[in-house]
Amino acid sequence: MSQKPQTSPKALTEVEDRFIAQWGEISALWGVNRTVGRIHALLYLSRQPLDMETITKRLQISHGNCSTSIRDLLAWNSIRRVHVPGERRVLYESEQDPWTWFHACIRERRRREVVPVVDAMHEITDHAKLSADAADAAGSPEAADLHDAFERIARFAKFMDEFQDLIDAFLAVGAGPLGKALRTVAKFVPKAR
Amino acid sequence: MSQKPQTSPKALTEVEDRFIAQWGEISALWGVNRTVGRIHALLYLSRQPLDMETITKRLQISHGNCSTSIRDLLAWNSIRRVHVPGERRVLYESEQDPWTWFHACIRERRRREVVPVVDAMHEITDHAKLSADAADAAGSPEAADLHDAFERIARFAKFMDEFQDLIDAFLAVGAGPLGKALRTVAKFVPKAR
DNA sequence: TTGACTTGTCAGTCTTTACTGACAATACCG
DNA sequence: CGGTATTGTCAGTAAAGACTGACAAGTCAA
Repeated sequence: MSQKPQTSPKALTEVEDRFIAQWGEISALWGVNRTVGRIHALLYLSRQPLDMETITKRLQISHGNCSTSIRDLLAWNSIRRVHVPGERRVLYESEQDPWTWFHACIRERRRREVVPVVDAMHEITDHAKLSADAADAAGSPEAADLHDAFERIARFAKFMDEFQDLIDAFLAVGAGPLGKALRTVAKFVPKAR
Repeated sequence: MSQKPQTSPKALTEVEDRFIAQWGEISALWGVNRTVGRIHALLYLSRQPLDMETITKRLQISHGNCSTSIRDLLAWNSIRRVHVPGERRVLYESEQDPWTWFHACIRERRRREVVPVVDAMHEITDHAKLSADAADAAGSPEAADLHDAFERIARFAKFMDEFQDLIDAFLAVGAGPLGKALRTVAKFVPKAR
């Protein structure tokens, strides 16, 4: 009387697919590879950690692609390795709280992208200042233009500094209770426009 | 006694180039075309509005590319058209306050990317709920899994709602005095880690 | 209007990025 | 250890995205 089990429950797969596809699009939009986002979505939805073979079959991707994408997700602290004793395969699971995940992403972006840019802007500002002063000393006709360029560059460097402060403040409140309280406050800020 | 004017002042060009290149990289990092960023940087640095020919020559790009990129910048409200009476050419100028520019960018991203995603997430959540309830009614074995998937999807949809609230709060304080005050506060928030 | 100049469009091409699959390296079992 | 299951790497290829340049469309002075 035993029946062949359904290989893929239709309704569940359909629901999951929609979410996975949507998350893939969001990721692509924000400069993250689409496949990376899809794997993350799959792991977020999964009740238990998954191994690579399951992921490649479910998302129809090569294992090479999967391996690389998982390395990315690990580097972004979006997923964790799970070792099961007596099991050769490595399993992966996702953080289950979206805000915790989001904070990890922001922290990583800060480290990789914001800090280097802030540093570069300071260097460029210093260089602009030196050039402008040198032109002054030499009585060069482009001295005025150089000072003007310095002003604008310095203004942008200041903006980047303040931007970093804003991110730092966001990371400081964290995904915990304080952060939660502030997000609740945000909901009641009167909207512009 | 008149001397041939220097076609390109060395020091000024060098200073500008560094800034333009850096801004191009930042843009690329955040999902904006590199050329679009470079044009924006050039206009930000310029003391007066520039026409397309000046831009194409300065940045060594085709006018087709320039035309398309300028359309993008206009759509992002990052630059403005300037019409000079008795002049056929159209000139372009950039907003000069970085925070005002940044707010405009965020407002545009919200409209284009955040709102559609929030809407999609609500749809997907509703669909997951319907599927789960239908499975219940039919006594389907996948009912439990469907309810679990619904939970996780709903959790992410809530996160997106709160994320949008956060952006709205940011836009509400604006680039004006209130925003400036809050950014000053941000500087003194004790850092995490 | 015409004609000269400027800007917009888009097919074709070039460049960059993503993906596959064969092979290498690693981990784990007995 | 040796054998095998699994994961990592990377050269080659496929797909996506950016850029050019020829042509079309628009604009303005006369």
